[in-house]
Amino acid sequence: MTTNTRRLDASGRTRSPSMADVAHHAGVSAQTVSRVLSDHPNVQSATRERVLRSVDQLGYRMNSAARALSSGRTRTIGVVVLPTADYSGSAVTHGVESAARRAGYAVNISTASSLDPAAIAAAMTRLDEQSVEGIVLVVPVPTGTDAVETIARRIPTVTIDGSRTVSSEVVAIDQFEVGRLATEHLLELGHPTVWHLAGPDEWLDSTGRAAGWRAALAEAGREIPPLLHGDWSPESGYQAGLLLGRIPEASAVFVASDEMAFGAIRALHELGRRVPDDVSVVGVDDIALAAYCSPALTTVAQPFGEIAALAVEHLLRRIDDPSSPPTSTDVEASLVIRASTAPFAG
Amino acid sequence: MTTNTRRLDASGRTRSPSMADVAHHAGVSAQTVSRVLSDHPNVQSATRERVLRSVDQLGYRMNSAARALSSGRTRTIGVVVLPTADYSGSAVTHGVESAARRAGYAVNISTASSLDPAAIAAAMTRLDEQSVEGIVLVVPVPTGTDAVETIARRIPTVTIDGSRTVSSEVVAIDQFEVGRLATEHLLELGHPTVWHLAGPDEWLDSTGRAAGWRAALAEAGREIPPLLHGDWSPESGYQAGLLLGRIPEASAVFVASDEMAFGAIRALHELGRRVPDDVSVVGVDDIALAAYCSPALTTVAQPFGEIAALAVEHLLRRIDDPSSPPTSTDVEASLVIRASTAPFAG
DNA sequence: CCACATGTTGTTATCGATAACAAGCCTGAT
DNA sequence: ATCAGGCTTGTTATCGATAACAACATGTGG
Repeated sequence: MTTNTRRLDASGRTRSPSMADVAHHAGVSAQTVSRVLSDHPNVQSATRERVLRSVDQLGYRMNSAARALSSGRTRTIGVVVLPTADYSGSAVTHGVESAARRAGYAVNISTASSLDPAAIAAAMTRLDEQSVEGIVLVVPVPTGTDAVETIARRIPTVTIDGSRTVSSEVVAIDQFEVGRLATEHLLELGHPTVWHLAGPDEWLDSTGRAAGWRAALAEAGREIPPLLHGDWSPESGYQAGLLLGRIPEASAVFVASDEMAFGAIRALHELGRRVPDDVSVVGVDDIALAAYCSPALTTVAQPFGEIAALAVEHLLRRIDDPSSPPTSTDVEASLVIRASTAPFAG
Repeated sequence: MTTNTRRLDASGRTRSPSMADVAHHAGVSAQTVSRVLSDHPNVQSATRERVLRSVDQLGYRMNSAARALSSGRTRTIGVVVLPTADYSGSAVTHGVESAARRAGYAVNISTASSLDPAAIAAAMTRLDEQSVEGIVLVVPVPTGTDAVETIARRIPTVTIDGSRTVSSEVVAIDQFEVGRLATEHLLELGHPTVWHLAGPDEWLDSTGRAAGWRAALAEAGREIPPLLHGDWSPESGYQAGLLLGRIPEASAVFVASDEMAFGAIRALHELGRRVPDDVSVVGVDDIALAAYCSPALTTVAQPFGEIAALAVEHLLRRIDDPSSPPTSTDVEASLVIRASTAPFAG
C-alpha cells in the first residue's frame, strides 16, 4: 500500500516523508514513531499498529544519515579488498555481506590499490570517513604498520588472512595445516619428496602454507627442495611449471593456489610431462573450475563462507563490547582428492 | 603530524574533534573550515593554510553522517550483485568501486539472494535506506518489475547486462555481437554449423548471445541446431557436454561462458572427443584461467573495467542532472583466438 | 488509601555539517 | 570621491533522528 506520499519543502522540491510526518499522520510524537521502528518493548500494540499503518501509507523510509548522526551508530561495516577478481576475495566479500545483512548492518567496500601499507591505510581511511563501525581486512597486513594500527586501535578490525596486528581480531584458516595436509597426501602416495610453489611472501597465507609443507617434509625425514615463488596468477604458475618440468626428479608439487596450479599443469603438459602420471599436483582454494579442468584438481578447500561469518560475528562482538580483548580463531580446511594426484610411479 | 586529539563529551567518553573544534583551534568560523574542506574557491590562501594545519594537528576527519544530513548528499552509490564468486560480477564490482572512488564516491554493496524480482527489489531497498545517490545493477532485471521500477524512478539506476527498464540507464556489452563474433569465427573455420550452449533465459546476456548466434547461422544459410541451456556453472557445462559429445555431427560449440566451456570440454574429453581436433569450443568472458587450462580457450573477451567505468560515469551524470534522459550505450567485445578452435576436419 | 514501581507517551536538547543570508573590505570605473 | 560589485568571512537556521528527561496513567503491596 506504499503510496509514497511526498511533501513540498520550502524551495518547492519534493521531499521524502520524515518521522515527524509519520508522527503527525498517526497522531503521536516523533519519539513514539522512533520507538516503534526500533522495536522498543514499551509501546502499546494499538499505537504500534497505528504507527506502522501510517509508515506504510506514507511510504516512509528512515533517513540513515540522521539516525547515524543522532545515535552515533552507522550500522555499517567496511571491507578492504584487493582489486583482483580472484575467487577467495570475492567469496569472502559475499560472505561478509551476507552475515552483516543478517545482523542488520550495511557493507561498504573499499579496494586497496596495492599491498603497500600506505595504500591499505588509505583504503581504511576512506572507510573511517564513512564512519564504519568495524572493518574486515581481506588483505595481508605487515605487522607494525603504524598507519594501519592507528585506525585498528580506534575501529574494531578483523583480519582474515592470519595477519596479526596488535589491535585486530584474527579469524583465519590454519594455513600451516593446509600445507601439511597437501604435503602429507603427496607423501602418502609414495613420492620421495614434495616441491612447493608458494605465493608472495607478503601473504601469511603463503608463508603459513610453506611452513606446513616444510614441517611435513621434516617430520617425514625427507629432503626439502628449493622453494619456488609465484604471485597467485596463472601466468606465474605457468612460469614455475616451465622450471619444474625440466627437473626429472620433481614428481610431486604442492602449489599454493588453484589458479597457479592450472598454470603449472599447463606448462608441464607443454614440456611433455603428464599429470598425474609423471607429476602429481595439489592446489589450494577449491575454485569452481577445480573439478572441471583437466585433470580435475586435487586441492585443499577453504571454508570462505564460514570464515566470513566468523569474522563478522567477532566484529559485532567487539562493536557491542569494545572492552572485550582481540581474539584469534582458526578454522579447518579440508583436502579434496581428485585426479591430479597419483601414486609415485618413479 | 596527526596527533588525534580527542575531547571529552558530556558523558565523559572520548569524541573525535568536530568542525567547530577545528574552527576554534584555527581562530575562524566553522563555515570557513567547511569551505576549505570542500575546496571552495573564495578562501584566502593564508586562512586555508591555517585551517589545514589545524585539521592536521587535531587529526580531524569529517563526519559523513552530518554532511549527508545537512547537504542531502551522501556521496555514496550502491551495487547490487549476486552472491556468486564469479569472475564478471567481481570484475565489475571492482571497476565500479575504482571509478566511484576517483569521483569521490563511496560504494555500498548489496547482494540479491536470487534473481527473483522481489529479492532484487529488496537489495535495492537496502541501498535506498542507506540513501545511496545511484545504483548499479549487476543482475538481470525482468522488464516491468514494478518494485524495481519504483526505486529506479527515484534513484538513478544503471543496468550493465542490457536489461532495459523504463527508468534506468543501460551500459552494456553488445551481446548480439558477442554471439555473432564467436559463431562467425567457427563458421570461418569451415564447420558446417555451430551448436550453442546458452545461459539462463533470465539473463539478457544469455538471450543476446543466442540471438547473435542464430543470426550468424541464418545469414550463412546454415542449419540451426537445437539450443542447449546451462546455468553458468561448470557443472551445467559438463552436463551439456555429455550430451553434445554423443552427437557425432556436433563439431563446433559456442558456449555462453568460459566456466561452462571448461565443464563441457571436460565432458567431451571423458567421452573420447578431443578438443579442438574433434570439437571446437568457444567461450565468453576471458577469465584468468582461459589461457591456462588445456586446451587454452578461444573466447570472447568482455571489457568489464570499461563497462564499470562507463556505468559510473552515466550514473554521476544523472545524479548531477536528474532531468537528463536515460541513455543506452554499447561497448565492443573482442574475440581472443587460442587453442580450443581448429579448422573443420570432416 | 497511600507510597512507589512500572508502563506508556511526550518534550527538549543535541549530534556535526551546510545553505542561505549578511556584513565588512577592497577594487576599479565613473 | 563615490558607488557597484566581487571577494572573504561570519551568523543563523536547518537537516531528521535519538537520548535524556519529564509527565502522566496504571497497578500493587502494605
